Amino acid sequence: MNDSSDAPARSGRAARLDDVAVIAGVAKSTVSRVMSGEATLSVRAETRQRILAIAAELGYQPDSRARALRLRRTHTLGIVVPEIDNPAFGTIIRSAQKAAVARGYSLFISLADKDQPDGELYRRLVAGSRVDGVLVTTTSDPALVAELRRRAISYVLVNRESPGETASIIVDYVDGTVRAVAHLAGLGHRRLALISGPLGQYTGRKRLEGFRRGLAAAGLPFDPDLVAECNYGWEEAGDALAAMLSAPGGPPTAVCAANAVVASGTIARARRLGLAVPDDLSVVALLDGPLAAMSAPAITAMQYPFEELGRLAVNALIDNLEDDTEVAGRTLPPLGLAERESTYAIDPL
Amino acid sequence: MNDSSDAPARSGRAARLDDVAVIAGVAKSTVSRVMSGEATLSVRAETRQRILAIAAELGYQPDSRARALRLRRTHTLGIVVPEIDNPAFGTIIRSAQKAAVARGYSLFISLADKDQPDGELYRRLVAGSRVDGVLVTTTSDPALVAELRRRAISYVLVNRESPGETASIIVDYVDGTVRAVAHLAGLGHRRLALISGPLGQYTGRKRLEGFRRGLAAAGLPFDPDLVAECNYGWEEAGDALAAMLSAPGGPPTAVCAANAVVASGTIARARRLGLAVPDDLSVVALLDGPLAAMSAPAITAMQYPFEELGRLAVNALIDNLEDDTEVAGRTLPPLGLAERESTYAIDPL
DNA sequence: TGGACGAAGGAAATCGTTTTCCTTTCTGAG
DNA sequence: CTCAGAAAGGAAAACGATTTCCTTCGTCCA
Repeated sequence: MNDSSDAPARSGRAARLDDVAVIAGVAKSTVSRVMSGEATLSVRAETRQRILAIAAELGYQPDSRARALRLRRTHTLGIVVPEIDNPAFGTIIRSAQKAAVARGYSLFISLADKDQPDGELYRRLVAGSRVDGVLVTTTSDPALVAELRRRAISYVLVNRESPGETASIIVDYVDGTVRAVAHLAGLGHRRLALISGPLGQYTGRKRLEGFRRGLAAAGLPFDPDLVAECNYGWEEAGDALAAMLSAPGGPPTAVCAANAVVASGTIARARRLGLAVPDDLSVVALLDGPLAAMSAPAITAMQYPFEELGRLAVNALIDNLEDDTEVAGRTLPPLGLAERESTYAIDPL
Repeated sequence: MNDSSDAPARSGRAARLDDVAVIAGVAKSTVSRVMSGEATLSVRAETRQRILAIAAELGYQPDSRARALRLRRTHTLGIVVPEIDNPAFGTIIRSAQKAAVARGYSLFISLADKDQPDGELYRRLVAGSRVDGVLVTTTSDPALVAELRRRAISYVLVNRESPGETASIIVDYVDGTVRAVAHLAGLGHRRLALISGPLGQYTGRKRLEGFRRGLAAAGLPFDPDLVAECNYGWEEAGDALAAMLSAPGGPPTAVCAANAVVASGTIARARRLGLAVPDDLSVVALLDGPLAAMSAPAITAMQYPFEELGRLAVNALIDNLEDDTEVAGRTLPPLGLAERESTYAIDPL
């Protein structure tokens, strides 16, 4: 009659600790200890085997909800990313997830967009202790950081910086941009343009800084007319180029584009306007992506260690969670420039 | 001395139900009821206001772990996707997440890859009741489906079918392919090729079926030499094209490529081999993506309602969870062919 | 004056673990 | 033969919510 206790594996109900205990004829505390491989446990080998066998047979899996409640740990990390289509974020979340599961954690990915602003998503994530810690990739809003602090949620800023905040792991966009500019200058270009993302955002600011530093290093003047902002759109990038072609100081001979799609849009528009790439205009993407290699001409682009970034961030976060070690900031140097077909020496000797 | 009870909002500890109850001078059952807006509750308006005010002041958020344990519901749905870079999956998870949060759920996204095979990920997801239900997008492995059944986990197959399984919401790849073929045939093409993804996989099979049906509808013969398989690689697609150019029955004048990157690779190789696109070779992508519009020439491509797909799947899953309604299968027709620049009438009259 | 009923809220069980102490039972030394 | 101490395991209290019953008033009517 009481068929709920003798065949839980067959019924729909998942097996619980207690089911195993009853069948094995021991207390559930014993089962719990055996299952978790407690070191200081004294139990006869025979008993241990019996428990393990029964647990396996019933397909017992500890209930993560109960576990989370008791342990005050969900073993889940959260990350919120803007635009999943951006290959850099794809790489980051892939490596972050991998690093997390390697250490027994799960990664909860949330996508921000217009009607799901990032701040709200972070709040959803941490509200009710859904995650043990978060990777912050979308914002460096000091208010958010302060809130995480207050709620005692561990966090790491990934590719973002916040004033007075050291828990920041970033990729060196300024150095990468400096190097891209150096490449172009080395090819003999003297009038370089920058088509950047929004200059109000972190990455936009960093790229502008790198652009200016690169110019200075090459002894070239900075012309504000050759800096344009766009929102990473393909058409938009073309518009920006078109506008710069009639700059008072003359058109640029090379442009640094924020990323591969901006570079692609720039190239497409250049061609439509009768400019050959790379012969009349060189283009380098300040951030590589699959599109760069698939374009014609293939686009020279700067590469960054995003995979390492995700991995380091997760490991720093987990270290902080488990050993309470301070998460130390790091900045990773660019991987290098993938030279493809979109840049050309202006004055071949 | 007992400073843990008077200022939980200031201390690091998150406020609990009990904190609110003690301060408000009521039992926690009352607070719980007020917070959840229980309909059949009789409580004085003044008491209710007081409780609400205190909860707000303390920043009380019910602990989701305790809630999940008691309610036996996590209000979280799981989805595992292969290759995040595929824009179709990006659209699906974006709309799925949006639909989920609109109904008070969260979406747990997991990324499959070589060392994280999908089956294992699904198991991680459902093990320990981490999620209430799953969206299955990577596999139609009957064993997995059977396991979900056995564990009494709700699920919906998204863009996958499994024998004997009706809980499947899909996009009509065969009709879309038929229509792409009809477009090409209407342009006067007589020798059409198919560069598909792996034919052993669901989408590959569907596209081959559509290709054959489209050919038959146009009264054209099917030539096995003009069907190639690739693993969605750009270079690979070019290799497939190159091989088909020397087919015994003559080279194709048009090719249906699995998706935008395959189409792009096909076009790039065609050009390298001296063929103009679209003049000498027309190319249509059987699945649109951002790359299609950014290529030169822009690639004509078939579009599907992936956004709707994700939304419908999530809603069906939640309906099933909450009202125990059977999830009914659906197949969504393609949105249509975006005609761009890569297809050309072979015999302009 | 009694009692019936609704209003307002409280006590305690429960969800499935983990963990802190216990309680037995054995073994071996004196 | 006794007793200390180890070996083997058990009982019960958390963790923080929800929910099923209760209890206590106050009011109204007969």
